[in-house]
Amino acid sequence: MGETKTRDRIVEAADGLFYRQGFGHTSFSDIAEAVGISRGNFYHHFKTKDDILDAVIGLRLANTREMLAQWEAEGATPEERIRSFIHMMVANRAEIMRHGCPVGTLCTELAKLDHVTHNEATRLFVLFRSWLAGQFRQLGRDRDADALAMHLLARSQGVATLANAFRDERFIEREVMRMDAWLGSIAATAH
Amino acid sequence: MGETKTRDRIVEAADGLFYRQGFGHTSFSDIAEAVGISRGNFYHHFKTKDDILDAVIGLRLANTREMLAQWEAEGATPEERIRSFIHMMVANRAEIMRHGCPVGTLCTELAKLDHVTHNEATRLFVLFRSWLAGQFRQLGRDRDADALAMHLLARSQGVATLANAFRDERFIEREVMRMDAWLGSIAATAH
DNA sequence: GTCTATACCTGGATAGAC
DNA sequence: GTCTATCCAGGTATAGAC
Repeated sequence: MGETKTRDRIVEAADGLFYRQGFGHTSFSDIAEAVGISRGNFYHHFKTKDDILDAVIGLRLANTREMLAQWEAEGATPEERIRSFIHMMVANRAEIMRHGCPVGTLCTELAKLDHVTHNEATRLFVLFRSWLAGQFRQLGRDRDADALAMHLLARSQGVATLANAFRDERFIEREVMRMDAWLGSIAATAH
Repeated sequence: MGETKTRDRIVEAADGLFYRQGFGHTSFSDIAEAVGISRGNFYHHFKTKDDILDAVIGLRLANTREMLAQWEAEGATPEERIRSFIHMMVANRAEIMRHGCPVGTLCTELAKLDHVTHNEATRLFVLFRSWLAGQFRQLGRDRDADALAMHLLARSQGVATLANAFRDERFIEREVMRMDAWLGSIAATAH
């Protein structure tokens, strides 16, 4: 197997571990064990732990772009496309209850570490923010498209945080219904 | 100075450091340095790091109860009292932008560590949840008081998470206005 | 109650053989 | 490209003097 192959396996393993355990609490040993390689081999692919974090964020950015493109392709209307975002929380509810939102928890952790990569992680939020704002703009909300995007993003983050704390599935369902209703009212007043 | 005095100073210093740096990223050296004592002295007061975490959560629980009691005493109506909760985010916006919500970020971190104390930390949320539910009940929303409490709690958590990620003060203000309006509509339909 | 000294371990990182 | 062996820093925790 070529170099890229092992490198990718490291990044994917690190991605999952960073999500489930957090960045700071995941050691090289953890990743090495998950991939099935020795710790020493590691440094052939990455010079530092931060380099792995960079690669993980890069992977998540790419995956997110892909997901947004798919929503874009599948949804016939902006309302429908925004609904894809909202319903992602139902589809991922098991993981969210156990580990929170992958984007939110990473940003929160890196902010506390005063980590240089914090800005990189925030770009994940920016991706959703820009995409959502674009959809709201298509709904005719040019003036407050970005504010609406941030509002919906915040709602979803809050749901993830509390669902994680309380391990409450019905809470997620209730809040998603509330967001659906809210989106409906926004779309109804669209010009 | 007696034993209790130094102990209290340790807990208060740890409280601040856990908030600003996170629990996992705060070492005994950090706390010892902040308090101005030696690392060794530490173990006279606490056997393990987890014991300190317990004490910190205990302190936060006590402080939160006090704050809720004050809101209870100051607000003439349930609507006014709930508004105290909402406006807390404006009052603490500088800290929230830098370090997030002390309750939410701690719960998120402990959930990832699979920490036994996670349930203790969630009791902080329970405090707000129960109190808010009581206020909504007084507004005549007996049937969905708890759901409304969780909804508002989630909104505030989401705002804290995004404000922390984007360091955006105006976003906080906008969302607080939105919550104010939402509360107004709830109170207006009260029997 | 507080200190210094120290044991012990884990984690990140390097060197060099294969 | 992968391994083993190893270094070093920092973190938790203990022992024992004052």
